[in-house]
Amino acid sequence: MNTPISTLTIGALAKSAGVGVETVRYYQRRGLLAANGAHRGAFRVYGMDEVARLRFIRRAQALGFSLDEVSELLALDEETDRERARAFAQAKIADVESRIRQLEEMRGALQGLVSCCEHTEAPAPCPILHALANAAEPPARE
Amino acid sequence: MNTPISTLTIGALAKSAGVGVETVRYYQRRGLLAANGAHRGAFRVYGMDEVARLRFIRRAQALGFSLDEVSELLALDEETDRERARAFAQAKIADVESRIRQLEEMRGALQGLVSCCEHTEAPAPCPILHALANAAEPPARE
DNA sequence: GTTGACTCCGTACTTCGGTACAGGGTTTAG
DNA sequence: CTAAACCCTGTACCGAAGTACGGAGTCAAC
Repeated sequence: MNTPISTLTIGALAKSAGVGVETVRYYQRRGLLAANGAHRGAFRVYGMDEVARLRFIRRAQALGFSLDEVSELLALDEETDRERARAFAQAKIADVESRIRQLEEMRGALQGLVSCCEHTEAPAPCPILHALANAAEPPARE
Repeated sequence: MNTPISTLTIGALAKSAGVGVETVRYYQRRGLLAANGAHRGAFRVYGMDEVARLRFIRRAQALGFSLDEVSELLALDEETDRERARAFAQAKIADVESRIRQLEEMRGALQGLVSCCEHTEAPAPCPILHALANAAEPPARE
């Protein structure tokens, strides 16, 4: 009766968020999760607060935040940092949108090559390879 | 009169495609560019064919192809590999589109959080941080 | 004939987010 | 009591696409 309900070993914690044990340890090394806390015998045990924190990390990652950014998000206070959290999210939206635009440019260029290829008669050199080999401009540096 | 026009040193070759010398050497190590060829004295020199090849590499990269994929593209023949080149480009389009969709999902989720934040009255805990801390489901594994 | 810019070769380091051991110790179910 | 399953610490490695650096050689101009 002195095993308080819901204290987990590292393996159970990891499973609760769908990650591997090594990932949890990695987050501890990075300071995203506390490395020392309650122990039961020789093993570290984790409570529901740490389950929540780990899930927070994974959700923020799924939204496109890097682990460094997740650190910053974790340091924000729900009560007093609303402005900052919103600015953070808006900056990430801008970031995601610029990546989308870049990919859309690639898609457009690729589609142009493919449709050109489809409209060229058979006994001609491949327009795709030809375009790659002989485009107008050298791609800008960077 | 025996310095044939347009044979370049590695530095000039690199500049002609807007990359660094180390990058050219890296492509040589990867087998994208030939490591041995004409020399003038102790230094390797490069011709227009190699300028074209280097630019081909950069352009294919800009379209989203990895260097491994660029190797495969370089191995294709303009005359006989039209089908393969087109299939390659179409596969890359699918790939780019799936990345776009993933980013659009992120953007949608972020926008939802931000607009929720904008519609909440001031003296309340931050809905963004709150959502990260208390979402419905743990994100699926993988 | 010397200075400065360039080249050669080899190796090591970078970022990012983990993953994979190795070589122990501990716990717990049967 | 023993064996499986789990945990601990520490270190090394992965892929991708380069970047950095050391130490030496060489080339071109003045």
